[in-house]
Amino acid sequence: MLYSAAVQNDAALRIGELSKRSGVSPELLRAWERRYGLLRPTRSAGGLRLYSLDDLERVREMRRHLASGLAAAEAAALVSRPAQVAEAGHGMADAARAELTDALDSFDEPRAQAALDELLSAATVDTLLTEVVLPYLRELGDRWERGEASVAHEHFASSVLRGRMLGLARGWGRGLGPLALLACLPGEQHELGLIAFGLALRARGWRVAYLGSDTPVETLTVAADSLRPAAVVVTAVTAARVRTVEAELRDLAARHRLAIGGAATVDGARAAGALVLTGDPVAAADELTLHQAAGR
Amino acid sequence: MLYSAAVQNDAALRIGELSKRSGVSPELLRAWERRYGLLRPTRSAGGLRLYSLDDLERVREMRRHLASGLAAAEAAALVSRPAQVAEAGHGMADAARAELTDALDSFDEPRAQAALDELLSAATVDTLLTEVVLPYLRELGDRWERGEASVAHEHFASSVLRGRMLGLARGWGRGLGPLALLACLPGEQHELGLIAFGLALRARGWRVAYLGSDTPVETLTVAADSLRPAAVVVTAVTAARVRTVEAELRDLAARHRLAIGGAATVDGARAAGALVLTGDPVAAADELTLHQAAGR
Amino acid sequence: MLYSAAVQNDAALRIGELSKRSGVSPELLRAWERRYGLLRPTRSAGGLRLYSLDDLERVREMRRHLASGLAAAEAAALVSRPAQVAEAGHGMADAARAELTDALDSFDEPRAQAALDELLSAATVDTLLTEVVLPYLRELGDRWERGEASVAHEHFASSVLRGRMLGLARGWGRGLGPLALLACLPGEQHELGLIAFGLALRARGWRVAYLGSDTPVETLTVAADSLRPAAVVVTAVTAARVRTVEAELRDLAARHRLAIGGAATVDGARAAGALVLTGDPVAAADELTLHQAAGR
DNA sequence: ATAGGTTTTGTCAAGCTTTTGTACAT
DNA sequence: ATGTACAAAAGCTTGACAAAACCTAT
Repeated sequence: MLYSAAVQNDAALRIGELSKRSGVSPELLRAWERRYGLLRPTRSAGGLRLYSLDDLERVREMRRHLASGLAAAEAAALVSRPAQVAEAGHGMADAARAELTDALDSFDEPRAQAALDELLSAATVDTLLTEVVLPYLRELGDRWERGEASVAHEHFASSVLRGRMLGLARGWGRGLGPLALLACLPGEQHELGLIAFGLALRARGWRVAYLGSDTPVETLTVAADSLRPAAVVVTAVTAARVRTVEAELRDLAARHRLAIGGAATVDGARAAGALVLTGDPVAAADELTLHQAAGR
Repeated sequence: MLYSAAVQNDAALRIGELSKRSGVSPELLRAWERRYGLLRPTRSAGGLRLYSLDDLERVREMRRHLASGLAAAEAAALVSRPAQVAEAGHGMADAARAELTDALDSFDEPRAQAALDELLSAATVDTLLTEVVLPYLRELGDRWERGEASVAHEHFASSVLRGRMLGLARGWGRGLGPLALLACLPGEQHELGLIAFGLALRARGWRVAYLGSDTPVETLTVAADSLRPAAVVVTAVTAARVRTVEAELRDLAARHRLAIGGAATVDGARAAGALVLTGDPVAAADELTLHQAAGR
Repeated sequence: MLYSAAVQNDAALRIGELSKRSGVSPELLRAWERRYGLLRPTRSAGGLRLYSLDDLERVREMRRHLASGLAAAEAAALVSRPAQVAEAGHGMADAARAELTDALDSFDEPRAQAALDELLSAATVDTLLTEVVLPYLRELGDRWERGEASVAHEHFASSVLRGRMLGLARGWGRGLGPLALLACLPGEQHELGLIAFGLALRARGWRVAYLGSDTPVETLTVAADSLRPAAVVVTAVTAARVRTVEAELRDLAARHRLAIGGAATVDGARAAGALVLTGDPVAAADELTLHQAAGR
């Protein structure tokens, strides 16, 4: 009794026996091992394959999958599948970004929207921005520099993302939090980063008033004097844009708390009396929020 | 809106299927359309008529009237025309525009959004555009010329409206209708009219791909060659913008159906071999739709 | 759904097997993919198409549409594309509610989610709540009283909506606004209204800490002492629930600003020294926000 | 109702690659 | 036992075709 039980559990079948019991030829068993890693038999001293009863069960499962119409590679993949439950955590962002990239590359707006929908029902706006949208924009910029993406792609992607982000922005002027007045400096057309920044601020309890791209500083000043925001934030991609209006910005900074984001050089901004926000839009929003929480 | 936007919702029947289900021959269906405007099917990208289930119901009603002894013209006149869907009272538009103006003038985004929300729950997108948004924009322009509105107001209002309209634009690339590729010419920043135009096209069954402001003609050409739209529509506020790129536009017009909207002079556009769309965005959408239905 | 994710879970069929199971020839399957994007199979390392069981379902749906008389292009456009709520002509909110009702009644969670997705891109959270979710809940209650809706329907709808609303609630504890501490009184299980209230507060700039259903007052007090919220809000559907813990609530009200929502009688709440919030969750949020803005 | 042209859509073919069971030589 | 080879089966892409269904205009 003890004996037979031990044999049952540890049974070491040679390939001929496994073949007989499973009805699969030895050659094919070896091929499946080599090609798909379906089995991992131990070896006898002489090098013979020794299989367990588990292995027999795996072979039978393989046959069932084959009989149901799956091809060998897919059948084997299903057998060897350990317990691949939710990898939802990290792979999701990558998968989503890939899907978004693919959709936007083929000018497929509905698919891009669907990918964003899917994401939004499982993640915060912050996560959406840091994990998907901002990395996508960086990647798009890189590809554009390498000549792998056309200007048309960039325009199309910008439009879709801008529309979506402005959709998320709805109502960002409401509430009890401190007010941030946002604008791009004159000549500046890239507003996606600024909108992302606004969304990140909103997620941190701010109210947002948004003036958009290419805003004259005078315009900005008028709005600031009227709204009395807790912070005025402008972006500029190049330092030159900041220098051109440095004097005006200094005036503005004298009357309101001013911050500058984007790639503008630190020096130019400092000269204008502004707080410099470094890093991506979400990091910048954290920075400004800290500053606000501390400085009042 | 002239007829129900539910077309996009419903199964899209071709004329043969509608004929089978209604028992009316395709020829007669076309005749009723031509003579009495009984139906206004959307069109597929290739020009085929696409009917909704509402349309089927309308044809059946027509047959009942005929069976009861009415002449065709009278029967058709009795069939409930979708055009007659009652819009909310007329005073509502004025009141809404006043509310919107007031809210935007005081930089109050939430109130502006609320006004738009309210409108949208009682009116079609077309009505929103023709009765409220476009008049508001004209009025804002006038006030700006008279010095009664600041640039800040204009920027703020633009941002809010653009965000809202792009929200409504979501999914406008989806569906069965002909595809329109939209872009602003180089140097052109005012995209609100173009977005409104896109929304109006969408309500008429088109699919829309949108490239946004300040689009180089070369970019546009790349996108057009890739997407093969039924129409490429560009806008330019000044004739100068058109002249600058006239040669390139002529090239584009040789390969795709090109239309120009905005305030561009007729001459410049004609010289470029483009169809000229006059009037406001909604009228222009009607015009292009007619042209599309006829011109193939 | 992002296809790539689904493939991981499902058996991976090659085109021949999909063809056998669906009765559609491989050539046609490829043509449908190319022409209408009906399927989006992953690829094996060698380039073979790998389909999921979802894909099989889509092909079957396609065939059903074809059998019903639709042409291929239209059939494909309908597959897995739920009604486009946002395009409904008049009364967007009504159409959306109808779609939501229909989806939830047929236990079709994906369709319900899609309807909510669509809405959220064209309306604020406030509008979603006041125009769609809350009316839907009232309607469901009515139908339940009339015996037209089963307990199963109510459970299903509740869990879908709760999940979605909690999704929207993500991150609502972060930021700069005043903090509201939310809980249902002991014995109270209906938390949907309270979550809606929290969302409305969030849209008004509050931070929210949420304790959920059936919270002992003592627990609540401990949390309040630790968090020092600007307001503590509890809900109870019946006045009896309030009376039972009236003494404890009076203690709590002595140390924190306390508000009571739901159908609790005004008297009971007043006796407990609490602010009474009347009306639906959104109105209640307005009320509390006004109170907060005034009272500091 | 017909004529003359276009769009749609299922099917097929040519030329090449991948997959997979089996066979064979070492 | 191992490694290589091989051939049938199944797939892939591109391009094209023809019948059916639709279009406009007369």
